[in-house]
Amino acid sequence: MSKSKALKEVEVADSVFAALAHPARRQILLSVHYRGACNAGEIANRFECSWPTTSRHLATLVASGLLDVDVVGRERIYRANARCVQGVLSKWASYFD
Amino acid sequence: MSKSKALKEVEVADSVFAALAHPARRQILLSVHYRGACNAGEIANRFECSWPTTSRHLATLVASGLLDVDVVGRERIYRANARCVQGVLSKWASYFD
DNA sequence: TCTACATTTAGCCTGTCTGCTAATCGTATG
DNA sequence: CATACGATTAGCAGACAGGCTAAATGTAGA
Repeated sequence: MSKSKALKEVEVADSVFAALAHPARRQILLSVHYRGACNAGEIANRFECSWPTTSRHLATLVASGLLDVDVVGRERIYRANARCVQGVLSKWASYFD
Repeated sequence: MSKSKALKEVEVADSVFAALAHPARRQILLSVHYRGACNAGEIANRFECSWPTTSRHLATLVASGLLDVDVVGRERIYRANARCVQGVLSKWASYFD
């Protein structure tokens, strides 16, 4: 028995809003989006917190679907998933029309 | 010296996303929006958690600007601030166009 | 294979968040 | 004025999140 669509949406909203709750993660997400694609090092170097901390933020963003990762050799290329961000945020915005 | 507009926006986004991070608060916000206006009792009675806990969630939502409150006698009437929700969410959605 | 490099995982500590119950505050009303 | 009622505040315990350093993983290249 598969989950209902509505239930899945609730779960997605849950993890997306949780991921967006932290300012560093919002900043990372925006930054990756505007640069198009970044490896973890490029991201980590431009943030103040330590590399492992940034790495965990990245993992959170990936888990919520807001970032996609490609593993290329020993690098990981991150890309923003614009569809995911918009799917959740514009749906929620539309509730308040 | 007043804060720049951009700085204020960052702070608003900060508290709005923090407020939306909790499922109960999102549920309260939606519920208040669809009912139009509610006092705290109506809200608290329809949620599983205790009244004080709901009360704190309400305070968080008010502090972030997502809910407005009117004090009428010994009741507090809550209303969703649709403009605030949309202001933050649709701006963020638009970053990913 | 040995070394260097990109990145994550493990482990720990600290602080914040959330839930509860009990107590308090302020307003309405008999 | 006394009492009831709507709602918040205080205070506490447990869970969770986020920061760090140190260790581990896995790939590239000499």
